[in-house]
Amino acid sequence: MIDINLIRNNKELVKENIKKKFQYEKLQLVDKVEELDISYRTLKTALDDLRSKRNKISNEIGILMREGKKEEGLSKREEVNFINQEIKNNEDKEIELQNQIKDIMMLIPNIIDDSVPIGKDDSENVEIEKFGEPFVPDYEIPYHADICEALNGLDKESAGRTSGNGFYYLMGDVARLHSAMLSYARDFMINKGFTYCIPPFMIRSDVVNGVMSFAEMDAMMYKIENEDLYLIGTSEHSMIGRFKGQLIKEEELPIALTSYSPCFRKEVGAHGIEERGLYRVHQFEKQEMIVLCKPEEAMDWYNKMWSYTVEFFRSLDIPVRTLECCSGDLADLKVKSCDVEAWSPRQQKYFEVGSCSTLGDAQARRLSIRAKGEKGNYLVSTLNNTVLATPRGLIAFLENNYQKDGSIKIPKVLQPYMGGLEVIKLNKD
RNA sequence: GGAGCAGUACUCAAGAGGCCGAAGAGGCGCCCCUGCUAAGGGUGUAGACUGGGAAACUGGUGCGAGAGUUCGAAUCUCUCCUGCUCCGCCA
Repeated sequence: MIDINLIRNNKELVKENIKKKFQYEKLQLVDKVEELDISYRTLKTALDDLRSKRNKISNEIGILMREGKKEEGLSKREEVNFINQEIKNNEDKEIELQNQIKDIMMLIPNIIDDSVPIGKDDSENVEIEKFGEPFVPDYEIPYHADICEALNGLDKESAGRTSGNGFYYLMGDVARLHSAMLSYARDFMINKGFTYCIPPFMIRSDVVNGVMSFAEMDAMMYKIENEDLYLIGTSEHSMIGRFKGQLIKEEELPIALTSYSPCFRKEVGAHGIEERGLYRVHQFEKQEMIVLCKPEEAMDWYNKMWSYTVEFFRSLDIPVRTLECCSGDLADLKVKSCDVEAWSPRQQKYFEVGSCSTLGDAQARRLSIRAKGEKGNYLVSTLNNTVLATPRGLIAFLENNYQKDGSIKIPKVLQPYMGGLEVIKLNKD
């Protein structure tokens, strides 16, 4: 959500930005919202005048009453009643205009950073940098679900019976590996100076509405029956929601938090749920990082944040690359975003394991998250990034640490979290 | 889940239908006094969101949220949320 002043003062910039995102159908919204804004302000001024008059006369009535001039006071009531009627007749219009403006403003995309490559859709995203050699061993890497099953580490069949498609039981060393990776990710971020946080896994509808549109909510969020509660799709929801409507002391910035949570997603439509694997599931777990900072520090943080994820995966011997979202693929709230993708030696391509975004002040404007500065209050910048989402991270790990004999090598950094285990061996009966 | 109490600006806090955008204090600015240490006194200032205006300034909204009563609500009524205390239940 951009500042409406930008439309008042620099409409062309807003339109140019929309063109860069190939959302030509939204160009007319800019003119429309400009018109609505003028109508709204005109009406507001008129209504405010009436309100002012009402307040003044009501006050006079008060004085008259106190002085005991009852008659005079009573006669003034009529006048106020008339004004009140007038206000009432237009109040709905005022609210409606306000809502219309807000609805349109929600649709107008955030101004993207100059550095964002121009492109229509995800096919035009740009690889920025590779980290580590995308290695293809001279032996076959099995499908990740097969690797897990060979290690007696996965039971999707039972999960299907208890919970349906898109759920899973992780078992034994594979389950332990999953937890170990998350614990390691947590400590990794703590060592980077982030504060560890376990947020609520359910949030109220007003918080949900603050962080996503109704359509998005419907496609993603599980609702608890008979409660005003939703299961979070990512801890970003509860982490950013935490600051909704808050005025933060400037000296508390930057706020850098790393949160753990399970994540629940309906995954309606889109790509659907995979039959066999763990790539797209209804339930996963994630170590996340979020930052709230001064606007001028946002780009520094952005670069730091994605590089932490790269460093994390590299420490587990997983080759990764960063892929920058082009203008057309960038969500409307975002200023700049990149995916961190892990190498799949089986498919011999990279696949998404995380996503780093700076939203500028758009999210803060929507949720009213401000800082109290010396020169006045301002909206903070918000950023978020995945440290590790797993089982997806687990897939990357298994494929890249798979050895010819079917065993899984555990890198040094992870061994303490695996009780010193150096390799997960195939247990053949 | 039940009972009682509460929610006022960055913080604490007064206010109990009109004179309340809301005393007072902390805070912040300036000045003074004092020297044995995070002290005292004076004085000024601000306070959230938003409309108009080049500005000076001037309107509106806003006292947990929403609705209502009233000419007029921080103040009265209803619903909800949150916190505290007690009871119940339970990892």
